Amino acid sequence: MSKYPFNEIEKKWQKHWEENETFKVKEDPSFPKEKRAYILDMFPYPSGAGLHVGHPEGYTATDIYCRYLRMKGINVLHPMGFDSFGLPAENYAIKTGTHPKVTTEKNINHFRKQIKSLGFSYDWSREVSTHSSEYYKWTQWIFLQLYKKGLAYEAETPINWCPDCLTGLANEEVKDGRCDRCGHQVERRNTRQWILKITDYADKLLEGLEDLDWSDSLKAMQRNWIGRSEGANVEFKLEKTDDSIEVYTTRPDTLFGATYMVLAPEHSLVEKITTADQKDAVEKYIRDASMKSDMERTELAKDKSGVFTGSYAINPVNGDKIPVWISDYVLTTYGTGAIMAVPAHDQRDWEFATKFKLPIIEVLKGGDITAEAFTGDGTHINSGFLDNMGKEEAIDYMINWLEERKLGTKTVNYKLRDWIFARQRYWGEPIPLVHCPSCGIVPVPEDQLPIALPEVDDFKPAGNGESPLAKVDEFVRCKCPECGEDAKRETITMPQWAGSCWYYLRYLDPKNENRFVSKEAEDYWMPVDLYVGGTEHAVLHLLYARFWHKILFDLGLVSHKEPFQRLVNQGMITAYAYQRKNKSLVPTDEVKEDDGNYTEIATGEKLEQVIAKMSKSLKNVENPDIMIDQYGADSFRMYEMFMGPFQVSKPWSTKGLSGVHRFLNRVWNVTTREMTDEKPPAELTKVLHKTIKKVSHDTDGLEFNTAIAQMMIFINEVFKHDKCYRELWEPFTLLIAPYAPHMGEEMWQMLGHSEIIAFEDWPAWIEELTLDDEKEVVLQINGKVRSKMIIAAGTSREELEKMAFENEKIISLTEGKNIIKVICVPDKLVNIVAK
RNA sequence: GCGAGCGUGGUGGAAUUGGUAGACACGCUGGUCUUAGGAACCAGUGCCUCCGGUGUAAGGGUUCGAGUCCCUUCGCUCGCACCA
Repeated sequence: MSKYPFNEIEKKWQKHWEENETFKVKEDPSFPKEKRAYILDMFPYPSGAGLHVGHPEGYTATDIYCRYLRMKGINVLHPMGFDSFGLPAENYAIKTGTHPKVTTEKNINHFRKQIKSLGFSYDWSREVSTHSSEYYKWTQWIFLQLYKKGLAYEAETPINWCPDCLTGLANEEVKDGRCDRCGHQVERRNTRQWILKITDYADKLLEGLEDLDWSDSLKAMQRNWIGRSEGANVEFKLEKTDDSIEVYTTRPDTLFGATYMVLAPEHSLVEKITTADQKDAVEKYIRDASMKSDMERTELAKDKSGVFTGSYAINPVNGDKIPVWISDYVLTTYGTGAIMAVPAHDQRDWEFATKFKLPIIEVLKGGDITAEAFTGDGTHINSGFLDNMGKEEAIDYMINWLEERKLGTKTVNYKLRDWIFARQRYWGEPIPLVHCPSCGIVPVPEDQLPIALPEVDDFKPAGNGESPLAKVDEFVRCKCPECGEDAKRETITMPQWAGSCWYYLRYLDPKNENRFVSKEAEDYWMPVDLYVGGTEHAVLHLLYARFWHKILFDLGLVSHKEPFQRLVNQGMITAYAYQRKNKSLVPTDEVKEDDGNYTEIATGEKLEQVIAKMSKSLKNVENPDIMIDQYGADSFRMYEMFMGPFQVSKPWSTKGLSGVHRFLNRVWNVTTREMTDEKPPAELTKVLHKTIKKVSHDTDGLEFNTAIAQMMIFINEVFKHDKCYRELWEPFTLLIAPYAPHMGEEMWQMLGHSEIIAFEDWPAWIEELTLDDEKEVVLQINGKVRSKMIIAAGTSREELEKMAFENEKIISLTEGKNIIKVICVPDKLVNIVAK
């Protein structure tokens, strides 16, 4: 068999597409709204490591889908660009002295070349990079709009600080108390920040999710992150002073069970209310707490700690005197930083009360409060006017009661915090503001944008919480745009997420020098019809971008409330790893495989094959370049789609890749056969029409794996014949073209066409031709298959039943039995219920 | 702990509304061709004691019929995590 010359073919067509700008797209008004589609990939951060196999997975899926849509007559916008600000390039600069711009652009060129080698149909004329000043001019411009709307503020607050990246982090960037980027333990640190008021948009971000075509799990993650809860703020007067403590609770109905209060150690009233004899203990506790990292606080979660302040508060519903404690299980950042403790009905309070021997009063029946807190619904007891009410009723009643007496108010709280929008680093967009001694903070006039990053030699962060820009005198020194006096430029830069908050809008009109995007282009394409990317951005990028978009919408700058109408997460590509008995993993190159058994070379220990994330340390990272070189881009693309369902994570197997490669070789092999215009055999025509139907349906639904399986079935059938029937081969070539575009073009040309295949019409199937004339019907007795028979399709129920009882096997097995019931499903089965 | 999802051959995975479990592919076995094959082609391949039985994590339920629906349990993955 001839090996197909993928290398030659792929180069040829990539060159053709590039030279002819085949996939350049215009805002052609002759396409009505429903014949336009904006298909977007999450653009990559151009790391020095280059593309890994995960990138092409999403990109291939969208490419297939775009090519399919074009063949269906849709005007498709499919751009690509680079998220090119970020710490790795800057860290590299600190180490080597190479300017991040140099490394970044070198990496971009490498990425672009790699992406192009896969034959994707991007409109490269729209490429954007977030680090270019033409781009970040508009990032800064949008920031100014936010600032002017009062959505950005400066603050000196304790934030998550990564001691390795030497910068502050947003809450979203901290995972398990560690920096999401480098894995270092995060510290608390007071630093000057710029912060965006994302909390102002909490409700809009929540409501907006409703109508989006996103997975439930992703929506759940966002809802979870926003963390809206309804409850009440309640005021507790202190016994001895005029001060009062305000608490937030979602269970005002349990107020009669509140037996003590707890303040966060950082609460502003702590100092004031601490009595003389408790002073030493309280101060020591606060000191200890402040020295603990967030991580340590969480790790000690099970073991509650705390100190009594010496003061008492008055429970507003029954006048009881209750002690006020401090404990780090109460967070200063949530609610009011203080709680009323109801140990009978809150597990944390229960643990605390048990440890410190505080009273536990049951106010809802239904649990055993001597064993644990009862948080379910039940009937109120010991609760005065709430007695005999259920949970919901009592909550409403209590809120009314409190509001009437001005003791509390219905309140909504969010877990979502404002967005720390600041990096104390060099390689990011400078924030376009000026600090003037007399005018305060003054925005840079829009006509002075962009505020360009100055050239520097020293990229090292000051480490004192200011960015390296603070050391650049000619950058910092400026005149106040308002009064003209000496002023200082803001030196904090924007976080990496800034550029990706709006890149999908810049693609629409990337060269526009007067506006971030023209009204016409925005109106022509938005919203994004399909956005594909990894789950790792579920709350970060996707929440931030939605936030910015909603602001732009409120400013009348974009036409839709939500940017990404439909969003699909690709599954992660994992890899096999090898595990010892003690669950530790062995790098792939230290493992010997023998007939499905795996042993560790060094020790001879038997290993179990497991699935793990690809990682450098396990040496199981796959390099797409090598695969493409060896098998071709078409094989590589197709294998990534064939591995399994698009949205599900699945392990990479190079053996599987060779299977797909074998398939493409077989396809090629058919083209080398005698081409004929003869009528093909009926059974082949049938397979073709079934294939068109299945491939159309599955491509439409992003079910690429089953579409490919069907094409394999088709080829397996065709392979049994000696000839290549044009009548079959033309439609099949059209079907495979989105999947293996280079081969598709080449085969189309071989069929004698002078136009390229990319914009040909997608083939249609004839329903009648997909139907089988004969069906195999199963004969069951009591649900068990006993026999089968071939019948003409569409045979009636009566006929079917009659035929079943003529079947020898059925006759012998039903002999002497009572036939209770017969179920006939035409073209499928006959089930006889007999006793 | 809370939220979401998933458990199907040796492996990746297929299975419209509940209707023949295991499509397609890898691997394996046998064969053809070949100087050779880690190429290609053809055939076979869930398991068992192979007549027949059995089988979709385990147990139970609904149904004529359950991988699919319901309940319980176990296991795995992801996200959040003292959020009051």
